[in-house]
Amino acid sequence: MSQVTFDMEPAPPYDFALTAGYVTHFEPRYAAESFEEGVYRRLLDLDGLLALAEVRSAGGPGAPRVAVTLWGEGLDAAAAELARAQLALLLGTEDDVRPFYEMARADDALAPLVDALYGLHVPQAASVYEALTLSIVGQQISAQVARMLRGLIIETFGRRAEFDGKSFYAFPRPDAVAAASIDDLRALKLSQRKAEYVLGVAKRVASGELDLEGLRGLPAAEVVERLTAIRGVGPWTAHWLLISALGERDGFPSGDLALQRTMGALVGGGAPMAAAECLAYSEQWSPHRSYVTTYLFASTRAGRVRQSPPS
DNA sequence: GGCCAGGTTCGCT
DNA sequence: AGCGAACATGGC
Repeated sequence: MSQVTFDMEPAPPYDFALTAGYVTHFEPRYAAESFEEGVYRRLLDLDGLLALAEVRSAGGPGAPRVAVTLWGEGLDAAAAELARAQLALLLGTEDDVRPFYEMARADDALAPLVDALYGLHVPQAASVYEALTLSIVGQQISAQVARMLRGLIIETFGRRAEFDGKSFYAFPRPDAVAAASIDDLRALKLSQRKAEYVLGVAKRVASGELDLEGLRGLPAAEVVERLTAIRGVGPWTAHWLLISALGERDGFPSGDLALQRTMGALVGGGAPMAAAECLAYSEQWSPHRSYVTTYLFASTRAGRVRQSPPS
């Protein structure tokens, strides 16, 4: 067992606990990662090499810094660089929130959110495939059910490693899922439809027919067009991927029920706001709508905005 | 027990 | 093109 340590310097302002908490949905464990007692942990797949990353806050408010410890067999400099790159995405360290704050300060609805969530960055998935699979699984169902399903998929198809007697799972590679059958996925409580979607994506990515990473850098409209051509991917999923995996700053999943409720609570007088109305209202937040979305979701995940139930 | 959840597709008009 | 049903499951 070898050990590698290094520091990362996130773009200020950066609140490590808030951002790591958002990643794990403010639960101690969520999907492939955990955030307990100030330590963010995730089993990374570094080109086939498994390494447990442990990340802690190590700086002050003015000069944010995080300390990373990597545990694994045969870790070398190249593996450490891969880990650094993955963690930069997962913890949003290179994300610059300042342009968003400049706009939000002057907005009556957003200013309180920024106060409450100051330093929250927009984290990115380690891969587009991971974000897509988790998004498909999470379609239409409650957050609770989504959490269970995501955990089952990761623990069934992800590679496992033990550290200190505890099990950690890497997010499954496409070929591991592609080797499964529809029935295998149905056994994980996915519906027939979702099993088909998840398996279809895994097979196409594993075969090289579908190049999800190649979407990086394309114009948002083209990304949406290519993603929605995939069976099982509609506008909500495409926009969510823009925000959560592709670094787009102006994504807005107006079809999201939770977003519609939060918008209603925030600027709509209480009742849920219709998708079209959400979209129209959001125009004034362009081109920072990925941040708005993240801050809205964070406020509800962390229970900071009171919502009225759907009427 | 019925209805709804961080949607999407499919089959009807 | 637009609308309703089906989908699996846990919680209220």
